[in-house]
Amino acid sequence: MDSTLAKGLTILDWLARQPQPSRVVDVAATFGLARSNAHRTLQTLVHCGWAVQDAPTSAYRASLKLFELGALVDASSDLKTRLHPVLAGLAAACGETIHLAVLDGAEIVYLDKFDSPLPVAAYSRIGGRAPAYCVASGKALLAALRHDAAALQARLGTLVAHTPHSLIDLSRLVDELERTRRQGYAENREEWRLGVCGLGAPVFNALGEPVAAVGMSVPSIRFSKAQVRQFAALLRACARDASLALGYRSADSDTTPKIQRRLA
Amino acid sequence: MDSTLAKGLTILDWLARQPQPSRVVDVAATFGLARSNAHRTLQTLVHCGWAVQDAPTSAYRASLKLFELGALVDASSDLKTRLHPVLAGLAAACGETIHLAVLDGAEIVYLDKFDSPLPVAAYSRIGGRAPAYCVASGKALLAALRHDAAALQARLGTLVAHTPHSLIDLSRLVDELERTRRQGYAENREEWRLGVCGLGAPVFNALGEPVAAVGMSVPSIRFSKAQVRQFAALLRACARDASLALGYRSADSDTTPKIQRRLA
DNA sequence: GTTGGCGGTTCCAATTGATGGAACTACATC
DNA sequence: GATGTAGTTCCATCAATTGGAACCGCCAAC
Repeated sequence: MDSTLAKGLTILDWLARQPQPSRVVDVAATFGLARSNAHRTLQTLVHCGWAVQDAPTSAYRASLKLFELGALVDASSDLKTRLHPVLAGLAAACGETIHLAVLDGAEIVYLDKFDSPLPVAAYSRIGGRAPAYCVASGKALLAALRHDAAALQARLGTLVAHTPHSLIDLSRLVDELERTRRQGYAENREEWRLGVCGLGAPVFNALGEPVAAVGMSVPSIRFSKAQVRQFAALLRACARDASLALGYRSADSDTTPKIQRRLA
Repeated sequence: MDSTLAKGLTILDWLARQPQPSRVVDVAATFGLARSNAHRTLQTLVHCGWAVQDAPTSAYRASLKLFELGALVDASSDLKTRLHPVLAGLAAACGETIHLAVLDGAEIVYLDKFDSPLPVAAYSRIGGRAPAYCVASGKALLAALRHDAAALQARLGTLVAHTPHSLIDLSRLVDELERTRRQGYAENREEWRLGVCGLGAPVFNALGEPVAAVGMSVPSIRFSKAQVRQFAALLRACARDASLALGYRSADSDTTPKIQRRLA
């Protein structure tokens, strides 16, 4: 491990998350570094274009380079632009908050979002993250991956409860994912944020790989049995359209990917 | 300068720009490093979550962390979402390619974009960059900053010609920016890409600071005097609406910011 | 006007930690 | 099975990071 590099990356990460420009002493205090060390690290970040320094206050903040590279890395930016109109349709049809998410390790990352005109307790952000096993889009993706218990354990590590409703027992999660596969969509009943429920369905590419999920965030007060049934139908239709937009071809309306059905 | 950090950041930057996952030898060859060095650096990036390694091929690529932080850093993400509908109106009205740009040092960064249904030689990308003095949105922002010649020189450094039409003489650029201020919008006549012209107008926040620019890219064949007049009117109206959306209040339709007019 | 404190920056000697060559392993090709 | 390519591990060398100390500029209090 290049510890100097690790230190610099950690500081850059922290810097990017600060709402205000940060000063040398802030960095030194936060990471227990000598002022000279913090100073040199920040100067290196500036010199390489990853941070900028306010001339008058000499405070530092992350530069737009992160934004630039982020847009590039977003190999899924293609995904995003292609699926944007499809999601817009769902957002208009159901009036709830809709988002597009991909899996990154044990977490999902929100790529795109349509805010509901109705007030939602939920609050997600493009680029934001959530534990995959606690949200519907994450569970939809995990289910589509068809991991066995060991692989699931390896991917997720220890399951921690974020609300009293979080699933923290691996075998119960495995059962839940099995049910998710059967019904074609995942549910989240206040497992991540109290008062916020959700539905999620996987989107497959032309190779039949699950590459993203469409998610819907719904306040628990609007999450009745009848509503869920109606929303789930809309959501599955949207996910199917999204898969079609990516070149996925299916003979029927089943959301199980072609190659996996072939193998089954 | 922490050279280890600089090396790691350079590799990360390069990695993010590779369309394909990269291997240890690629990195070693590109940067003239020992394989063991490249390997350790990549491992550090992975360990800190900035890169991911494909298990089967053991190739590396940048992770979504860049996307996540990029979305955060995008202090202008707020800008983007608030101005998106305003720009959409302009895009619909004129049918040309529209974008939203901010200044980052000597360059502009594209935050948002609406592609024209008509074919354009121009090709820009969200997150992409261009020299500020070569494009209309950049010149609109530079003009709004009201730099004197020395400050302009300091910001831009040496002016290089990207086409035969690029402005590479500082005093001519100063004159051009003065004219831009007077007419309320900037023009680009194939100064960045041959065959591509453009118009740009600044957007001001509630404090009267120029925070972004609305740009329009137009193939030179559609850039007649009459068209420019018409487009410029639409563009200025859009920029004015955008400034209003950010809380900027002006008594008239002048695009000069309030506090600057007070000082004048 | 002077003093004291804070914080950014510079400098440098001590030593930690990066470096790259060599060896080992894995895998594919001939 | 031999050969070549590439990923990974190991380790002695020494270049580079480290942090204390000093310097400087700024601001507030006295």
